[in-house]
Amino acid sequence: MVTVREETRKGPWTEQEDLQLVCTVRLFGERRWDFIAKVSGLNRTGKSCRLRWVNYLHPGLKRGRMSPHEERLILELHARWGNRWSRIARRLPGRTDNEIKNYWRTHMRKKAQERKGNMSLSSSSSSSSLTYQSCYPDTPSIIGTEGQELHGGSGCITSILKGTPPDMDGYPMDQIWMEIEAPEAGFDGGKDHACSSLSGPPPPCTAWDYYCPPEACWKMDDEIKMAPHFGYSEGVGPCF
DNA sequence: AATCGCCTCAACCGCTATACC
DNA sequence: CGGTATAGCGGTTGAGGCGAT
Repeated sequence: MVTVREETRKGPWTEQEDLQLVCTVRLFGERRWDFIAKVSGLNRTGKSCRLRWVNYLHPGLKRGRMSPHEERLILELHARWGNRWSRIARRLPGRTDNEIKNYWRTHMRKKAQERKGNMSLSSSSSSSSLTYQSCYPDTPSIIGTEGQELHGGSGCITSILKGTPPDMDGYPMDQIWMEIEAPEAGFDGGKDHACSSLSGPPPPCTAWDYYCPPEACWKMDDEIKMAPHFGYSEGVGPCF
């Protein structure tokens, strides 16, 4: 009878939602998104939470225009791997697959098409890679070196953020998991408790200002070994 | 000043891969 | 080994912003 069963929220995220999500992720780490969605008090799906985190709230995200270097890198990597956006993204610290995907769609494809139009002759095989490669004939073989080169690219928010590095991998949260497994055990509403401090005085800036993301986060790669550190270990952060 | 069209980007959807039981 | 749950990926869509007319 009571079946309150609120509908899952969709659409743009509010700042408050961001904060709730950030706090919850800080607590539990970047996994069990369904669970995070539940305990955060957000009426979102785990999938949605993950996406929001990965594409917008994740520490270390660069924002703003792609540098020429990144642009070339995208071209190069796309030529090599095709639409493997996530894979390409791993080569571009601070950039998300979604961002790269969008960027490609808007900028590069257009360029490629323009180029294609110009040189409508020749190249009957219309593999996209062929086309955009020709946009940057001078593209050096950068694959393999970008790991270092892109590090600390200008504009990385890491330069202005301070805080506790999030955990990406070995995350000793078992205990907390056990504690939290009892849903109503106090966290219901990360919004009301865990993040209570946020509802009072104005937050520092945006949700991600709570983070100090090591750029190492973005070195997770098939080939590049991830730095074997960063965990929540000490100090969970300003939310608590 | 108002309208239109284009561009950008955040977010959703569906599918696949992987992990876990 | 099979089934289920969870995470991740790539494609697509739609709202909002911005410049051109």
